[in-house]
Amino acid sequence: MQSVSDKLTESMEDYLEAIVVLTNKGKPVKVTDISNMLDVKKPSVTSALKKLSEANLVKHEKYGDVSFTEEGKRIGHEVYKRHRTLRRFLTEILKVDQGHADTDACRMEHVISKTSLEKLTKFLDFVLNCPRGNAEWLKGLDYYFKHGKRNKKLLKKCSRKE
Amino acid sequence: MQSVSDKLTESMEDYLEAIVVLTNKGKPVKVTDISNMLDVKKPSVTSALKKLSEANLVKHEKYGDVSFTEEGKRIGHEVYKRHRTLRRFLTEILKVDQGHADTDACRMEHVISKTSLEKLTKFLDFVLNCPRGNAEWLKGLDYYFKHGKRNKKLLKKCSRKE
DNA sequence: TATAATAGTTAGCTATGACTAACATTTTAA
DNA sequence: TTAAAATGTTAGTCATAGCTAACTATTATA
Repeated sequence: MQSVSDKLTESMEDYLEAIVVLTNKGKPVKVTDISNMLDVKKPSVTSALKKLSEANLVKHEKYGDVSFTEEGKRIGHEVYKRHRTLRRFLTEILKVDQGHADTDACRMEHVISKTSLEKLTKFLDFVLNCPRGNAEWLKGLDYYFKHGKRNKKLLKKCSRKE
Repeated sequence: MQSVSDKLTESMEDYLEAIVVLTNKGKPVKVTDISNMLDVKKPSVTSALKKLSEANLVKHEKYGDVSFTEEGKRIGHEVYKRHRTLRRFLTEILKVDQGHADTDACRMEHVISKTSLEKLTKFLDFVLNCPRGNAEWLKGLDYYFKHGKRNKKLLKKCSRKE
């Protein structure tokens, strides 16, 4: 099944994602808001909105507020979901700072395959929602990040099991 | 410290990386080889090589073979290293198939920050080179990937420890 | 309510990086 | 050794997506 979303450029995905985030704030979404969020000039926004309107992903009339069509909302949320998954991996597993995590997620969200993203999601489920066991393992990982070597105490515990 | 590499586009990085891989095969690198590897037409290669020559990253005379300058070699290997690290994470941790892993690594290698890549490298060190302990954890992860639920036997082992 | 400030648009420019068509060179083989 | 095949280049086109400058519309306020 082929949909509009398959043809979207990274740039267009960025615009949709920005509109999701701005919409979530509850106020009408303006060209200026998007311009600020994406750090591009206003004419770039106008031009992007024109394309997205033509693709039936957003509604935008001259000098008016910006809103989604159903399809646009769906795609926007999809992109944002990818962003959050990647950011979660970067911050909660790799302990990357918020700044880098957001920047990187923002760029990787456009290029990671569905396949890899599904695996990553499962990975996070496994590691972060584990009833028990993974907590211990995560501690070991954190120690390794902090000190550059393994925590011998944790290791002994592991080895005794075998 | 600012170097040429900081200004390279994704496209130029791709060309350098391709030249690394082709050079590793031991035969002279031709425009056609690069064209095939990157799946672009030959005029695109010629034009890219012109830019890379001007930036002093490759040596290429009309109708001649392609080779690196020292700087070009350094950057090319750096990009390729990023690729391998990402691919390793995708295949060995997430169990993504080779095809998707390579495609994704190829695209993510240009956008991941130094910071995140360093963390990812450490993460792989921790998980894959662990003298003991992580092997058990990886088994649990694999089980979860395969069956969509946790292996109770492994869980019990973990919980006993606490 | 007139006017200044803010917001948004249009037109036109730039760079990147692909492409095709046509041409030039090099290599292979008859 | 010369003609065909393979390889490589040049010139020119296209799409994306940013930008500035100049203009128009909206809004806020004096």
